[in-house]
Amino acid sequence: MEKDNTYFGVKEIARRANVSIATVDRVIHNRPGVSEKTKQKINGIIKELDYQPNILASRLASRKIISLAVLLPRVSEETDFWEAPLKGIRRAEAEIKKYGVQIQFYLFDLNDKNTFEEQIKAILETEVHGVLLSPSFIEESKQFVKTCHKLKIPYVFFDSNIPDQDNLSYIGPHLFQSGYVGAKLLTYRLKENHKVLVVNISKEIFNYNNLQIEEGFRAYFNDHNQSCEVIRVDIKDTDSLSVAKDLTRVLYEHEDIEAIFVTNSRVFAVASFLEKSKRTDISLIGYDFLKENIRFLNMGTIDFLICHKPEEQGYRGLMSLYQRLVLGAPVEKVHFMPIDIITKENHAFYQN
Amino acid sequence: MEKDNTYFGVKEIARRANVSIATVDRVIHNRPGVSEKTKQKINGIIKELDYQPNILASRLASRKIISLAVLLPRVSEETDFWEAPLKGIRRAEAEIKKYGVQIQFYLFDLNDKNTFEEQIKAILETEVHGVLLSPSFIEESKQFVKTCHKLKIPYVFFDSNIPDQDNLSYIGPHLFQSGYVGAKLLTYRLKENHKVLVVNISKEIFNYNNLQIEEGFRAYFNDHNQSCEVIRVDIKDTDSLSVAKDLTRVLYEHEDIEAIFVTNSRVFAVASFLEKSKRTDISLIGYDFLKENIRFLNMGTIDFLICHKPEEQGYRGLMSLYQRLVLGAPVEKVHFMPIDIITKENHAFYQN
DNA sequence: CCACGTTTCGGGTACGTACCCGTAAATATA
DNA sequence: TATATTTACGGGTACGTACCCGAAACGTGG
Repeated sequence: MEKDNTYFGVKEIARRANVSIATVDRVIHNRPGVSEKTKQKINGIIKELDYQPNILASRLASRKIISLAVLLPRVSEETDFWEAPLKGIRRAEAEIKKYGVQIQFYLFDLNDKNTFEEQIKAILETEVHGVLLSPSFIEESKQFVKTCHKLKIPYVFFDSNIPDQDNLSYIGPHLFQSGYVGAKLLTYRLKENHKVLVVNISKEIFNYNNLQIEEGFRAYFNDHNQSCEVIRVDIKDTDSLSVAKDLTRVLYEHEDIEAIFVTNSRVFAVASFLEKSKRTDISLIGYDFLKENIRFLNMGTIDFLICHKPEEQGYRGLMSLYQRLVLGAPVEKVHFMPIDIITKENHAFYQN
Repeated sequence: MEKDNTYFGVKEIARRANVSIATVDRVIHNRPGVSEKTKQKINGIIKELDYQPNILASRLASRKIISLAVLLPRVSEETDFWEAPLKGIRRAEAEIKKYGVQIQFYLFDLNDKNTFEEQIKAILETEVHGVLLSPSFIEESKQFVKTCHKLKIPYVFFDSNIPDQDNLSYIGPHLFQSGYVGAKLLTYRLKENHKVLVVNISKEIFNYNNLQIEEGFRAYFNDHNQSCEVIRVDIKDTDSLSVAKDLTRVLYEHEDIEAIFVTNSRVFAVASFLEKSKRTDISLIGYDFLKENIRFLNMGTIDFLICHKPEEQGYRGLMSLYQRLVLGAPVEKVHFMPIDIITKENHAFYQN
């Protein structure tokens, strides 16, 4: 069976315009050296034929490589969360490498703002065509993307967002709604009057992610005017000892707490505490598909995990740059990830 | 920036083997006309260099088109479930069309076995290189794939499986586990002693899917030795009147039923009944992201929907044939879909 | 009108692979 | 031994696009 030859390429365009292929090529790529008249003519024919370039041939013939920078937190001992986006990015890399795309990784330490700035400097010293970044440090990120914008380098945010930064796209969760889902799950089996605890474990005092989530969480109670009390506690030191200490105090002050909602992936620390202090009567919900979290999910200490497909975030983030830079295709400005609910029973089939 | 030329192609292989490109090509494609000795030599070099063919160039140069058949139920008035796989398949089609792949659709009526057999005959009359099918009618499907196997045409099952049929792959849910998850959700907020109802709405009396799901559902109660009673009812007529009639009877006989589990996407029929008869105290769980189901989810009549990414099933199903036939890459024998939990709060972000 | 620069364009080769066609050598047949 | 047939291989062109290089056409100032 033969390919259908209903396909019109540059050759056909050239024939119809009475010019050479080279001239058509110049028009397509907006290169100089074509009179206004013939340019008009050729563009007309292109539109008429709805010409779609053959990416295969295009990438094959092109000698250029496209160089992308990826800026994300290093996988730390504390949490293996960032393995997932990395994996997704590597998957995308493998897929598009043969199209002449090259990835450079720039890893920083979430506990050290300086490393973030260093990596930014390193990126700007090289010749990049696009950047994928997790804007963990807000002010520094803003500065950085402003520079990129001036240099006309497209950049994509993922995992968390900063609004109104002229980014090509944001790939990540709708944080508010995610907190909302958390509240629904938490209250699903509670009695009418209940007391719940929101735990925020994070070095950064002001954290856009956590705040957004908590807002959604509280909104649920408002919308369903449940007569309940939402306590909250900030734990700034992420080690398990500090967590245990702070929780002990809170649970002493409020002995009738029935459920705990942790606004990020550090729910395992809370689970560990509940386990040790034999408080398995308390419902527990938190975030992310970490090995430790799954362990406590299996044990029943954690009831639900919410997850936003971190691997796919990485994959899609890179792919959107590829789409823009290689295929020249338009890219969605915002791509919200699903708000996945993980239980003991379905985690085995979860696609992170 | 230039492409790195660390890439070894047929040219390099030919040079090292002291043969022409044509001969290397013959070896790669297992075409005759090469002595055993040179074949060995060339294969050695290929392995040594870990040669990866350039798909771009390969597809560009190839004149052949690859023709795939897709056999699935027609989208009916009763349920729009099959829109999703179709959409996924179309997405895959758009993606791989430019590589010279062509799709032919063969639609049958789920209520009419004859249409299934007709479509099978139609497929076998054409020249196909691969088949993607939902094996809704088990015996007929078995016959069909036996023929395909003889003709060395690879075939992929999706949505539901038939074990041990030499299929290239199965893409779909782990049904047992899916029922297990359903049970967990259903009992999550129930008291200790409870009575639940399993509803099986289906024209086919023997239905592999539903049975597998119910098995998983019951297994959960066994594993957690909950003191509960599981009633079950088969409803063979799928129209809403029959459903209402049968349910009325069952709920009259067992007036203390607290929760209902529907083993397929027809949960909206049950929801509609509960709504009309003002029995919104009963928890309800069912399957699939249908418009009707989402409506009742929003109203609160349905508590949870379980879903197995039908669109992605279609997409992946087609892509696995593409992987095998065009890229010559190995394909996973079984690819279980995630068991997604959908609520009123997260459905807006669900990716079907 | 000529010399020279600029604008505008076409020829042609390359990318890596597929595959047609032709041919020399090896083998079989008479 | 002469001829037919098969086997084993190489040359070369095509796929659709990118881009180098050179050349014709045009314009400008002297």
